[in-house]
Amino acid sequence: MQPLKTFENLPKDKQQRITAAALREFGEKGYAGTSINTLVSRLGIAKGSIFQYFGDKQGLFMFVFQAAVEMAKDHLRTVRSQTETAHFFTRLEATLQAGQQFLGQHPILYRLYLKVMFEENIPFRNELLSSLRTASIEYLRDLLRTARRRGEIRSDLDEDSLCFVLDAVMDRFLQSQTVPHLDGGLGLHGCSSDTATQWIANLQRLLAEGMAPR
Amino acid sequence: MQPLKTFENLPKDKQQRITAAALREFGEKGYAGTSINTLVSRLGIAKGSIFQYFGDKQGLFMFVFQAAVEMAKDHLRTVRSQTETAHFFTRLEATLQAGQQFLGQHPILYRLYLKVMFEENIPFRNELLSSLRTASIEYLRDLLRTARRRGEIRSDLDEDSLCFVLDAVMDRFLQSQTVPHLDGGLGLHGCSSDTATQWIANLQRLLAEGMAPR
Amino acid sequence: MQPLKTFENLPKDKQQRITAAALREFGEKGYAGTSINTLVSRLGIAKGSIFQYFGDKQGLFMFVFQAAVEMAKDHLRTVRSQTETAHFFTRLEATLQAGQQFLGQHPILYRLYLKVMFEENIPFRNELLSSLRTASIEYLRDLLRTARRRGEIRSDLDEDSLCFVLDAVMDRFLQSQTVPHLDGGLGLHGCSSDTATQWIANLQRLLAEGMAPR
Amino acid sequence: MQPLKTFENLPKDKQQRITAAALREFGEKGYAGTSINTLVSRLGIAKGSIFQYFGDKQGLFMFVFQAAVEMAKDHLRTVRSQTETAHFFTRLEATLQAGQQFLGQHPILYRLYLKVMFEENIPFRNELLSSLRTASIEYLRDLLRTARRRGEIRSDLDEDSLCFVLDAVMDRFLQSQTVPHLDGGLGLHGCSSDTATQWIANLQRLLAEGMAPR
DNA sequence: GATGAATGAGATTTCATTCAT
DNA sequence: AATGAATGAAATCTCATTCAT
Repeated sequence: MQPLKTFENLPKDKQQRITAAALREFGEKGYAGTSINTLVSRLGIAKGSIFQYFGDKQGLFMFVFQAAVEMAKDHLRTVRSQTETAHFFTRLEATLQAGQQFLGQHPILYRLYLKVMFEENIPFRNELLSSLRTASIEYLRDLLRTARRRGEIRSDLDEDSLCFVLDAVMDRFLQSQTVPHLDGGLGLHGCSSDTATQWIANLQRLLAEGMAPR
Repeated sequence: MQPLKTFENLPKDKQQRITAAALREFGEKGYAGTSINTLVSRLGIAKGSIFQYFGDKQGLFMFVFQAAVEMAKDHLRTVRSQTETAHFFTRLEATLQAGQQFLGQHPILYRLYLKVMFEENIPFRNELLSSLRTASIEYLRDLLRTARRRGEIRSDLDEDSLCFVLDAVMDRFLQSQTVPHLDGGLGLHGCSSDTATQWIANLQRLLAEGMAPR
Repeated sequence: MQPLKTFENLPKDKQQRITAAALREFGEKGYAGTSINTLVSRLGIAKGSIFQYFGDKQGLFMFVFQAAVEMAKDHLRTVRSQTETAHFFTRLEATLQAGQQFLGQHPILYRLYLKVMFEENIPFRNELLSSLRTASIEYLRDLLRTARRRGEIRSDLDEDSLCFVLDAVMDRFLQSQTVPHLDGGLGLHGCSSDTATQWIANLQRLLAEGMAPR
Repeated sequence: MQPLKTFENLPKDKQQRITAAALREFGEKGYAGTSINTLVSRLGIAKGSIFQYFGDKQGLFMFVFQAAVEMAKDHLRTVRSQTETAHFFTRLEATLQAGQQFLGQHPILYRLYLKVMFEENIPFRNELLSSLRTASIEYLRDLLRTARRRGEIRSDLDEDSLCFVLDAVMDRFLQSQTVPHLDGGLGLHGCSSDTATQWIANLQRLLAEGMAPR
């Protein structure tokens, strides 16, 4: 997971060029589909250098994934602290908005996450996923507990179930931005910011009020 | 999408051995990760035979995927007709129960579906996914419309949004059975039938009544 | 070189369909490039049958080539006997005309000959070529001797050289009909009958009178 | 048509070993008949290296052929400039002599040319042939025009026909050195330098004076 | 006699990794 | 530290040939 010292001694901009290019390759092609040959020829650096920096393909991947996870965690931390005093449903909305904006800026990150999620034979796959999903679930659980404490949501529903449904809907909404076919043909894939805002409002109301007639 | 006549002329049990083995390989390793070499040596047949049956790797994959889709469609058809007169929330419950049971019997099918969903460079990927997701969405939409007509659910909520949330929650529930880490650490991955039933009831109540205090 | 009895027992039209298809394949793709798989699927007969008829690929090829040689020899015999009393240069002209017409009717035959000529690793290649080229050279040599006896051509030129030049020019003229790039960009490849006739007259005059000023 | 930089960076003698071996293989076996497996095991280098040098089989072939064409063009250029002031028939003679000598030194080159000429499915075949045959025809046409201007040959014969006959006879003479059976059984295949000189004189006299009695 | 499924050697090509310079 | 040529295992695919039915 740690690059060798040789990588850290590189000038910062070269480090970033390499990280960014590797992130793009892994995010687009997956772990097995990524070719070090292609990567280095795009970067215009020597093949041997990659191995000097990261030991092997696996080392490169772990470094890149960890870097991506850190970016996502930073993002969540920011959202949480910025909405700390708001009402639960407002926070949900803000979270989705921020997620959508984040993916717009770093579309590759979510693809990389999906690749890891659904590709076996990735070294330390379970460990990598745990480190990311734990952060996501803990974020939601914190939101829910706070909301319960404040009486913003019902207290007679199982917390685990609430967490599960929230995670499912939010994750799927974000997937819809990134993966075709997952929006159920509703035009969410790559949709405009306005359309997304409209949908977020719909989802929030539905989660709040339920489907049964009152 | 059609196997060559060669394959259809084989004895039925040999056809099934081959289909099952290929399904397992593709489901576990994905399209790119599956090696025909490995497959044939597991099957104990000659390398050339697979190519005589299906033309190329892509032909084999298409055949296997289409076969899987047909099984899933059959499953949905059965559930729909068996629950036609029941109340909407009962039908939802039955659908999830049946889905969970189906995946228990064919654990590889869902993995294959997820592989196709999140792997690029699969031949005719979009066509394959469309044919499956269309069936799934149409099933849900039919359930929703019938329920609305019968007054079993609110009519003041956007139908598209309802459909989206249902699809997200149900799909994620099924993914939890198959993919580790997607259950939010709740123990849904490979859980017992009883646990699943309990969870289905939780989800249903949450969808029906919403999260806000009444 | 002989097909097995099983082939000879076939109905004549089936024999001809097979011979014609094999001739086309070998003529277009050469020996190595011809695939028995492709051949039988075009013919719509069982793969095993070819091997029952001819033993192996080599046997099929030998049979097809010999059949082609016989057609060419028949052709030459006819031309010779039909022009027996004519003047040498008239016979030359008639030979070229007849050759051009023959290739127009059986364009594959010449391609097959060229394939054999320039492809190594053809079984019994030398023997096959000898049997054909001997016929061609003997035909020309007979024409030359007769012409000399009748005083129609100079007797102070080496007969071998005459034969060589005649063979070269006539063969190249026929090649020009069949192979692009060999007409020196003069438009002889697949040219009309009239154009060919005009060229034949030019060639004959040049061969008769030479290039030096008189 | 260009080898990758990888190849150009090799030591010159290694480059030449590879080029020579590939030239021999393609010249003997043709494009389809040449196996990279065989080639590399003869060269004693790794299979992957060839693909690192030339990208694919086609790239290797194009490089080898272009190299051969350049050698032939150099040869023609030299002959033309060395005989510029000589009489037409002397130049013809010199051309044939030089051609025969050139083939003696590089017997594979002509085989490669014939392979390309008579084998379909060679990548960029037409382009390769054009580049070579254009050079050859233009050389002859230049000889003819110069000779006409100087009054060394008749001016009442069609220039195209002259060119065609010259090309045919010269090409066939060179083929005779290389391909058995094309010398009409006259012993030109691999003949001694003296025999060739004798034949060249015969051909020249025949072309000059024609076959008809004077 | 006809059929066509089975076979496996061998073809081209890719790619992570090593190592001498 | 950087380079990039060398490597060879493994991938997909083709095809002549055999043989049980």
